[in-house]
Amino acid sequence: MQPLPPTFAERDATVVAPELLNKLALVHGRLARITEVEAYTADDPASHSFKGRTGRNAAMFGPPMHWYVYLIYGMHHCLNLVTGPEGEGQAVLIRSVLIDGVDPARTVGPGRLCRELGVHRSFDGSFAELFDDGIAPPGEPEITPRIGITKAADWPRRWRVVRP
DNA sequence: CAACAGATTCTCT
DNA sequence: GAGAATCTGTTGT
Repeated sequence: MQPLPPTFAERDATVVAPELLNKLALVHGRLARITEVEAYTADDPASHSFKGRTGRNAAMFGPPMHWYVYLIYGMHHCLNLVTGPEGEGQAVLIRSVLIDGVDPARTVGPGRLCRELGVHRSFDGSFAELFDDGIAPPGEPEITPRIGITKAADWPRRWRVVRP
């Protein structure tokens, strides 16, 4: 178990996202293995940072290797890792994770995993504790278009671990 | 102050 | 696979 250095996140979201697969995030004392991610950059019409900095997305423009958490649909939280040079407004959305001893159905989907891990808005802007346990992903990462959004949905910026 | 957005989830078919 | 539900925080006037 080796902690990932902050430099890990100091690169473009499209580079960090696939590397994030099978890494471990420590959230509220629990380890979650990342199995699906999605990259968002400032030039992406679907990104919160597209229209510039606002009160809500401030963390996205903050230092990388920190969490950006927002509330969506008035009820679901989404967890993002801020990446890229500070101030650029890049992030990687964590879409699915696996936790030992927890039914995968509870941790597949951005809203679900936040509920399971107890991630809420107060987590916004905190340092992201990420680890690498050296275990390789079970298969080649699969690159697919994004889902659940209306703008630029066909951009191939979603990565997930293919089940063995 | 009011309109609005929304990167979801669930429940059907 | 498609459509409805659903509710705050955010944003701009």
